[in-house]
Amino acid sequence: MKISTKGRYALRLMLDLGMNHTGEPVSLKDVAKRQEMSDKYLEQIISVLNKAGYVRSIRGAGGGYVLTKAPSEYTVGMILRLTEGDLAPVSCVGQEAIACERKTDCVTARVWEKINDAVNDVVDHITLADLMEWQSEMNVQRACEYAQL
Amino acid sequence: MKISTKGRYALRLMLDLGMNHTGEPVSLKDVAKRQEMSDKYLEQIISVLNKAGYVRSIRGAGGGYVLTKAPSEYTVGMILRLTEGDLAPVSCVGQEAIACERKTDCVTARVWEKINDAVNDVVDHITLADLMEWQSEMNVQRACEYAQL
DNA sequence: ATTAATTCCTACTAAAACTATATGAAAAGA
DNA sequence: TCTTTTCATATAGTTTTAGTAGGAATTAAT
Repeated sequence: MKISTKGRYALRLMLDLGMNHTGEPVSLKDVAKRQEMSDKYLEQIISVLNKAGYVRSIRGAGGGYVLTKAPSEYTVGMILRLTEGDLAPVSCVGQEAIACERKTDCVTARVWEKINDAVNDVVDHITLADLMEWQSEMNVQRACEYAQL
Repeated sequence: MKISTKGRYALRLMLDLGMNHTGEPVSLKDVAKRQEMSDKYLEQIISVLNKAGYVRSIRGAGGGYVLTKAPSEYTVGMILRLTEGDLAPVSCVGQEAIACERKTDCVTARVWEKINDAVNDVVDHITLADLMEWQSEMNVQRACEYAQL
């Protein structure tokens, strides 16, 4: 019942792009350094986000990536579903559901449906803008703590 | 983000024990046949439930298993957490949380916390008695459909 | 007593998923 | 031309999943 590094890194990657947006493209190398993640692995992950149009890439020296939309237009659910696939707890429910012949008689399926709905409800109501705001608040708080030393 | 067969089978196993409760112990062979699951694999799964005191075993010919409590006293969460482990979407949140040095600054952790809460809220408010009731209703419905042929 | 049916216990294994590394081509700025 | 970056694909080590296998211990029935 775990979300893999792919989805977790994708979220932190998008958050990093949002927080470090200056007009200039942000290189994966910098993201990897800040976030302590493998840059080569990040390449694979952002490739998916790029193909989906969530980011725009600028090649060559001084290149990198930028978000294509306003942070408020990305939900956490969009990002996770793209990188993780369906967030359903079993393969017979959700958007990418695989048919199961037992399905019509299976009462445990109702449990999985409810879990699926609950998870999606959470991730579809948090946007990248929310994460950025939380991050900013936290940065301010950290700065205050530091100043009071 | 999937629940494994271990947790899914455990739930169907407990449901089967509940539905086929007659006073006589229910053998795993019968459960396996009804539920179309490997009986050898079921042995491993019920071993966990047995050690936790969720079922009582009767050894020898004519033996099997019986539930130790009323179905309403088992939540789906109890059964899943026992067999799956913590249902948290990442290892740094939940009851079995592993420490993460980044945790205090990590805003994505808030997302994982919310998912964790949402999932637990669902599974902790569904009991085995609920599943049994749903199953009974469904059985009646199936019988009606059959009779109308 | 013997046999058959059951739980109990441990070890093993094939396949899949996860978590990256590695290599190098293509593009673009300096 | 050289360096920095993205882009594409192949490879690989580790862990997890989903069982299988074999046999010991217990009990009921014959």
